Amino acid sequence: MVPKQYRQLRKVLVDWYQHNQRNLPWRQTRDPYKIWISEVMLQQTQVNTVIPYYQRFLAGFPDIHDLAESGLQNVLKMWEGLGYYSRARNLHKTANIVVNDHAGVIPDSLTEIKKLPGVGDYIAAAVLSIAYNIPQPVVDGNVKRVFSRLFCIDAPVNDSKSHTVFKEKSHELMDPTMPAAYNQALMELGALVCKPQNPHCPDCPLQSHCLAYKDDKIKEYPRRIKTKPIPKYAIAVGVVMKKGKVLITRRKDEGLLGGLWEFPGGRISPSESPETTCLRILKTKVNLTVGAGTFVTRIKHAYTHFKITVDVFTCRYKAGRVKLNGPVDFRWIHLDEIEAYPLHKANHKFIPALRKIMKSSA
DNA sequence: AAGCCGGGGAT
DNA sequence: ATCCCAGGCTT
Repeated sequence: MVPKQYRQLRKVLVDWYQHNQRNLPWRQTRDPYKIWISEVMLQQTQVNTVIPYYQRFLAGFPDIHDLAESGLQNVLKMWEGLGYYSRARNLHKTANIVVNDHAGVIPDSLTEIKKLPGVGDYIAAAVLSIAYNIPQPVVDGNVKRVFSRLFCIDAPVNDSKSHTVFKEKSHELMDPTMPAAYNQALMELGALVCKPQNPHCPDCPLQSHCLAYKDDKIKEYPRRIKTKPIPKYAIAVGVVMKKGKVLITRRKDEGLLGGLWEFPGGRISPSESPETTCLRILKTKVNLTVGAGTFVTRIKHAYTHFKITVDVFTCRYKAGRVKLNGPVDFRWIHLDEIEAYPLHKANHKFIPALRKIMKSSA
């Protein structure tokens, strides 16, 4: 370790940031609440996707008390389409904890902030450094990639076993004098210059410090381990129609897409037709007997660990009272009312086709 | 340590 | 159509 070199590296990096940083909404504030919201949204999610969500979320919940007092369904509605919905559930839980146990102020100690649901190593360090200017190093995907190239680190960036390697390096390099600017500079460099593909090495302020660049090994870093191929499933969804209304159900709060609303559906078994699946699912999940389905559309959707194709059918209600087996709530609604409910992306993808069909058959 | 949890963008 | 990106929680 050569502290003097590190001091020079930090200075060059922060200088670069001050001249090249993007003008992003969450950089107009040091309010810990707003910084926290932005960092949770930015987790696994790209800047351009986050910007409109950030604006709407803060317009709807201007401070942490507004968020705490809101119902979870309103929070999910605001989060709709952003994915990883446990982030929204944890945001709501944490807001209540902060209001009840911390007088509405997000804690400025590492041990306290990390106790909050949804706050791990990264969010803790990001909020402490950016909002409170406390020297806690952040280690996100950008930082791992930058370090990987800067020091030719052979530990794969996408292997959980590697985390300690990057964590240690981040502590060594941390700038104790201007943590907020330094951390953001490091991540901004990863986003704008030291990009995953085609890094702009000629524009890099750290070029003279970069071991991978020096040895012409930029293409070899970061190292990563292979991920396994993901399975594909076929899903059938049934839109039950009864007196001009349709049936939607709510998923349980835990697990995939927890708390969100959807039209009932399920996996198509081998040797089963989509139409048959549709009837079976409606019988077992909501206890309804329906007429043969009319095909509406097929959409495709990709999750983290599998891909699906969804065949959508409209079915005329015949008999039965809704009894839930799986879902935790249901509503009979006019299709026009659907916007009031938080739906996941796969359902949103077929709603335009559904509207068209229902309008023409009405 | 491994698996679960969305969605969007680049190619 | 295929690959890439990626932090926190649970088990």
